[in-house]
Amino acid sequence: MKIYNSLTDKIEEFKPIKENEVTMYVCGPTVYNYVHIGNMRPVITFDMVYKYFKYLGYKVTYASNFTDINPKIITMAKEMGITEREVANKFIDAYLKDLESYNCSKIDKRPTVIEHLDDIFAFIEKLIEKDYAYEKDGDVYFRVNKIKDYGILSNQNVSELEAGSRVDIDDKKEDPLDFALWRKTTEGEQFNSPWGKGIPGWHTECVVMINSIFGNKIDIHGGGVDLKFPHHENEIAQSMALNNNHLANYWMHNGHINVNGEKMSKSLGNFILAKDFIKMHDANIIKIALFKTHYRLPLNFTDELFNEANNIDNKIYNALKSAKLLLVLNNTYSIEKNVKDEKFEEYMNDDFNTPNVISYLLELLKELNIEIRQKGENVLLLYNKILMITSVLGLVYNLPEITKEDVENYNKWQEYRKEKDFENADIYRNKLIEKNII
RNA sequence: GGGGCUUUAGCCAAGUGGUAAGGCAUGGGACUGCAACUCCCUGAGCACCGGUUCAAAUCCGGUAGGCCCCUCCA
Repeated sequence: MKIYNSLTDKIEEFKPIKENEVTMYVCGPTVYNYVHIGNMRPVITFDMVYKYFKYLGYKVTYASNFTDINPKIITMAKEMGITEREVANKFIDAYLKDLESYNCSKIDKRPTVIEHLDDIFAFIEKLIEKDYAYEKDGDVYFRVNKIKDYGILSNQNVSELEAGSRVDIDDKKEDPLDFALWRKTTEGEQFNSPWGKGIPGWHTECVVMINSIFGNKIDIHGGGVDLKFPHHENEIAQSMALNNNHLANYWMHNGHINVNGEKMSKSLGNFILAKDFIKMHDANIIKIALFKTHYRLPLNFTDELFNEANNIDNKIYNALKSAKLLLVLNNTYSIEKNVKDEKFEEYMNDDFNTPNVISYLLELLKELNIEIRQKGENVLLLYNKILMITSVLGLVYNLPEITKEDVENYNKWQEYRKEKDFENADIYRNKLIEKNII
């Protein structure tokens, strides 16, 4: 199993901290609004990663947070005239609903900031104790210049960062690169801390949750490329300060979704909400469209892309449907779990090369379709292989149940066809079409 | 100003040293009672320039274009 590690910019052999176990964490949404389809790329990508590790037999623990305390939530609460908690809960619910409709809802832990406040206090106090952080006027900042390899993830060098910085100089900070661990607030929701009332800084939330849930180091930390700097860099800095490690052994970053060659984002206003997009395209089709491109590369959304994905999805469905019918007719239908496929693993082990997996899937489909025509012996095996691969990719195919009556209808259709009594043949064919059997 | 990614047929997209997977689209066939489904055939020499090599899309140098990060952002 090889993974591209953003920390080292190299493809590396995956070695878990504990044998046969994988711990992974992916940055979740700030729940101040509905998520857009760009936010779904890491969700879909890491859902596939999660499922593949499980397929390989690992015991996987996957956590993804909700940033439910944040200035944006405070602003939104004001705008909507409700409390911050109401805003957060509303959009947590909406997000969970989105995950459900994209068939990505099953992970192990979804921590919130609010339930980790005490951990955050303890964490920040330790940083202050060790002189990695300082309190100033009710704010607490992290001393970036104490971290010798700061910039390791994003390949930024500290002097260039300062030179090119567009950040307003904040005279509370000792250094413009220092970032807030705790921020005093005067408006909206506030929490009592050892340094007075305020809210925690974004960069400290994730690292604290990881430490609380998993201990001081995990196998895989994921998120979108845009989080590399400063968010992930700052998580690493804090972990270096307290635990002298880079928080995760493997950092994985997915590329962006573009529209007309431009990044889809809330600030550009060219986004499509996840909940709206799912009304236009089935979850399978969206996933196939994403998996046709490697997860690290940017992906341009076009009608043609979805047209192709739609074709592939139909192809898979049709082949599985025909195969199932044939198997039931032959009384050889059975679902086999734990099917393995070498080719599939070869591609997936190459840093989750899903474009090749999709190509391979199409090859298998062709094989299956030919086998079906020839009523060959490999139908069952191919059927189960395809079912296995699609399920690791998170694709869901609800195939029709085939009853005894359906089998009888099928046989009658065939008999009438043989006798060239097409009127009666069509009656039975229509029955089968109605039930989506053929 | 700094950092990263990227450029392969009309389009999408694999391939990282040995002579270009796959898909969509196009066109032509086959199967079928008609249809659906399905199958077969059909195309590029890899942005450009130079170098290394017996051999480069693949390595090195340069030029040009695109995207992203350095500010909340998946």
